[in-house]
Amino acid sequence: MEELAQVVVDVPTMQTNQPYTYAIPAEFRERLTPGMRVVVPFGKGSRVIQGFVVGFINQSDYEGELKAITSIVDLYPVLNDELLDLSAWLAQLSFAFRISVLQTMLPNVMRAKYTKYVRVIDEIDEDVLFSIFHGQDEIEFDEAQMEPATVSKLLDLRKHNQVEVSYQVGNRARVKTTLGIQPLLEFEAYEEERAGLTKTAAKQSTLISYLQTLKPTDVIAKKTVSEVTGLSDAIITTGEKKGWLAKVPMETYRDPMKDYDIQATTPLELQATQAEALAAINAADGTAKTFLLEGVTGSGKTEVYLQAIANVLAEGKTALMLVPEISLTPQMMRRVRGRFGAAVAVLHSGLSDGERFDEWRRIERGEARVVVGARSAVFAPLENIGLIIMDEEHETTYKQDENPRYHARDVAAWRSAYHNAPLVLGSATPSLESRARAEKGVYELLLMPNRINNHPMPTVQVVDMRQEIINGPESNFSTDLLAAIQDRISKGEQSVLMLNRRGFSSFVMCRDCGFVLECPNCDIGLTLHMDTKSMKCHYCGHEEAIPHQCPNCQSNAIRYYGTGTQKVEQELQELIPGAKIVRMDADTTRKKGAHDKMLTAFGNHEYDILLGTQMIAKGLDFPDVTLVGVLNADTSLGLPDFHAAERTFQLLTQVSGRAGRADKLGEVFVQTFNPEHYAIKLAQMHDYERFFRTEMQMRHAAKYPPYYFTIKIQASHAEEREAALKMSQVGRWLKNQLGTDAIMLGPTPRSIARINNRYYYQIVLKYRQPEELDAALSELLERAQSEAKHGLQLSIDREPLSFM
DNA sequence: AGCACGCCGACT
DNA sequence: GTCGGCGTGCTC
Repeated sequence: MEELAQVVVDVPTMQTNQPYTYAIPAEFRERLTPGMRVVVPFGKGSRVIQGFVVGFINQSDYEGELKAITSIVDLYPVLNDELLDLSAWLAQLSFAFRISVLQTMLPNVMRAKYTKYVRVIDEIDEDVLFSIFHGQDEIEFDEAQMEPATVSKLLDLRKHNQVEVSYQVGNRARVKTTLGIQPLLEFEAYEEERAGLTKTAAKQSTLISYLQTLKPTDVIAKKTVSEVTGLSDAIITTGEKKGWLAKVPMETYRDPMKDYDIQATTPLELQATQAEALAAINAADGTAKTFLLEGVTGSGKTEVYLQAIANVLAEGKTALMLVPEISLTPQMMRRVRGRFGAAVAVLHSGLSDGERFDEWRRIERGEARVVVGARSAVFAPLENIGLIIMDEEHETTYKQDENPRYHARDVAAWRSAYHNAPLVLGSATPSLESRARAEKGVYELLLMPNRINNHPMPTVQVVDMRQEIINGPESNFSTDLLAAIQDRISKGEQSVLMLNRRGFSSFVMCRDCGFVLECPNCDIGLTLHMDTKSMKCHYCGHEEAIPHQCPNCQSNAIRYYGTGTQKVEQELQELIPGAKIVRMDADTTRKKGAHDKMLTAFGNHEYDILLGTQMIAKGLDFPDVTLVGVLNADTSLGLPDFHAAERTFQLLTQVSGRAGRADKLGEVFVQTFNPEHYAIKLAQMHDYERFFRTEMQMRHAAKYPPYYFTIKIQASHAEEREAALKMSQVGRWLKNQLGTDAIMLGPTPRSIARINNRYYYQIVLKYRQPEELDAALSELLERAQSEAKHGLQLSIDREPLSFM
């Protein structure tokens, strides 16, 4: 009886979304284990592709002849049993292909790169040999790069068996090496060498002494040797020539924090509520219990996390700490690194592919035992996890909005159950789902209602912008806010101003005829970008010149409308001429490190005012900021989405937390056209509990989560008719599958119906029995497969965060 | 995804 | 008659 490998192949389609059985050549049998990547022949031409071994079986019921694995890519499995199991579960949960999930779990560089080659195997025309092959017998076959005529000539040659096409699976993962040196002689042998030196050869003697301190197996980086001994490269090279040492390549890690100045930190003393929370978490050690740590901004959640991590590390376990991308600031990383040193690995989007790969390897080898990272870090290959923390658990960035559409919270819960490790969800403004679960006793609620040292919460003023408009000229700044900013400048204190830009942008509109400049591909207004002096589409990247004349009525009264950070900065500069303003938005922070630089400069009082978008709302901590202004609280309130109130409340609460964290009292101004809205009023009163109850009633009445599950089904096609037609078919079919308590909304065209010349239609389902629906939805995806050939794309999004 | 098989229109 | 269009189905 022969063992066979089950391989998930790198072909992301519905029909290939299953393991294929391959024979294992005898020479691989000892080495191959599940979780390794392999190269296998697949399909008619037996082109080679990458696959993941997910298991072994003894017998296959496949009728045809089994092919054999071509080669093994990895020396050690890149995915352990846990992650393999997780991938199967997650693929099903998120309606994604298993291969997509497996790829998502690994650093980018481990994704296979395929190259196609054509090789001459018969006599061919000399002209062709020169013009296409440049005299070589094999060239890369890149159809996208080649002339169409060349491609068809090559296909023709292949048909006549004059050339053959082959495929190669490339591995982009590169291990970085530096030069190291290794001693080659024994202590006595070195003494003899020393005796043979002339009296003037002091440096060589130093080198010998150094080499004598090493063990024969030691490999020391050449750089280190130079630093320790003060010897130059020339001497080391002499040592090599004389046979004292060997230069060997040493594997090194690209350290994303190498430029950081890390100061060791020690545990801080805890307040009573912090100590209670920590005790509860520590007591849950070894059980898959979920906590909701609801602590106001400034209550010291991070310190609780760090001490809880220290506790599991002391038991020889590992810890995973998830934070939103935006909180992965250098300050935060310094704090964690300062506490746990080299045991910490960080994973975030700012890393280069190489750095990410190296951090991943440090985790995989067990060298890093604490992982801090954004969403995808939830797949970190840690063994023996003792604790999982998810900070700011309500953050929307934990949900991936492309395939596989998973929520990191679900993955964290799965891993918590697998490892019998507690999961701590932390937030000042928990998501309704989580808070509701705590209410039902599914999660244990830990409350930290007080700020450290009982700093009072800042006072929040709600400014009614409707009155402002009546009383004066249109402006982004109310009289009160402006006065407050000026007051701070005169006192040498700092202000943070936030422009809420969710679903909002500045666009060009004709004052005479109302014409709005739109993207030719996407049906949405183009956004004005002053830095490039152009109009850009936020969806497809289309760019064109700023119009000076209305294309519709030729009027010159075409100008921009709405508010961008640049425009606000300009206005503020005019209103307060001497103010030093630093603007932080997606444009100014695009460059690597720009973010950190600006914040550091602001922290050093180089500026009076920090003006920015949502990104400034999270986790920044400046002691001299005593004023926070939210310029337009409404833009997130007006979204056509049931999350609107929740998002607004979260944002206002979070940004309020930026004011007055030290001994100085903070003040917050919220400008709004909806001063009576409960999300704004309750944020003003720092009353999460009442917001939770109010919002729960709204959700209950409207049959939305957490009372109902939601699913968004989206279809897109280049032809609007096709997309609409298909979706109504889907709608009719689904109706028959749904139980009586399920509600179907749509199909409707998406609010931005056309993106990149594709038309989008969607159906939203609200339902209570997930089991029944899941089967129907899986079937739907399978049925949609045949339509995919006709240009129809269908996607299913469980618990979508946007319904737009 | 990529390849082969297969069944209908315009040509060496 | 056949060469080749791309619609359909399969890949261990």
